Amino acid sequence: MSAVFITPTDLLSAAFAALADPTRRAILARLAEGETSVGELIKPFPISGPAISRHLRVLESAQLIERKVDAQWRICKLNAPGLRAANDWLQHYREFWEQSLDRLVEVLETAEGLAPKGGSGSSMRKPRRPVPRQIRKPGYTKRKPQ
Amino acid sequence: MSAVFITPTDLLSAAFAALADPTRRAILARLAEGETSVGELIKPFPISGPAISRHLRVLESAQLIERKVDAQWRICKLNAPGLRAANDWLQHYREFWEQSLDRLVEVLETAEGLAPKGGSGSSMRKPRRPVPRQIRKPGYTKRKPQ
DNA sequence: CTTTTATTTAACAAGATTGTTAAATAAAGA
DNA sequence: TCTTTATTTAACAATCTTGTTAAATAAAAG
Repeated sequence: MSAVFITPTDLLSAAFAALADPTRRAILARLAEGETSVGELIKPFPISGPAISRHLRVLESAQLIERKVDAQWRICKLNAPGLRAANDWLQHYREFWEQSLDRLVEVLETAEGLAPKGGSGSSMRKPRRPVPRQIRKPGYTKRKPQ
Repeated sequence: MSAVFITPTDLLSAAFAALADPTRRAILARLAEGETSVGELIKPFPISGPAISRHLRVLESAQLIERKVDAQWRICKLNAPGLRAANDWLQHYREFWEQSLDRLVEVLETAEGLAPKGGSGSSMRKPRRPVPRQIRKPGYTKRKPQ
């Protein structure tokens, strides 16, 4: 069986997705203080063991943490690649939020492509089959006039 | 009715979640070249208008873009706060992925808390009610020996 | 006023995410 | 060997995400 390789773009998606959860961010903050066991990591949280176990798996797939075995303990520690991928992507925009748009266009020309219609799109979600529609009952208004 | 304020932590979660989608990252890359209409933004993508419309709403809630009205066009432009929030959070870990753990612990003491069991937990997902379980049919093995 | 152009909302549906409890696995200890 | 400790996997279920099509809204153009 061949190893599963995550493309840079997918790593990026996985990293950002992993970072989108406050519990996982808190786990990373804890791990930044030093490696520790799952049992130690779970202590601050009001969730079950299996829930933490899955959070750790998400962090591991995003290459944000690594795990090693020590007797019956699984020791978790930070692993840079995921964090680094996320940060590197954001760095392209740094000049923007720092109010200077000077070199940004130039920088972007070397950044992630625009995922064109015919592109390889390896990281794009695959299309979905169409479904038949029901008519909507008329007489609703949500959109407010300009 | 009071305005809806997004807490810093929720903005962070929203920003990372928004960035986790490659289509949305591509939209941001396009917008970094300059503000433009929805119709222009959709061109590179093989998805429907409503789909883009929702991506834009996600980006807007995460404060990654702003929208203004120009006749029948909605013009989108980058908006720093979301990107900045995401980047600022990651910066706390910068020293880690740069191989030096020196000041990291110190930095973390002022960073996002560990979401303790009794904490306010405003950004934590609310607990779920327990459900009755079915017995599992015995005789499976997935976990490999150490 | 009717038609065209631009974009959003409504109504689904498929799939992903995340949490729970019960049970299984693995190693250590009595 | 039997029991305890640590952690994961299996089996659900609720909710979130994202995409589709049909229809509605808004402004401009004929």
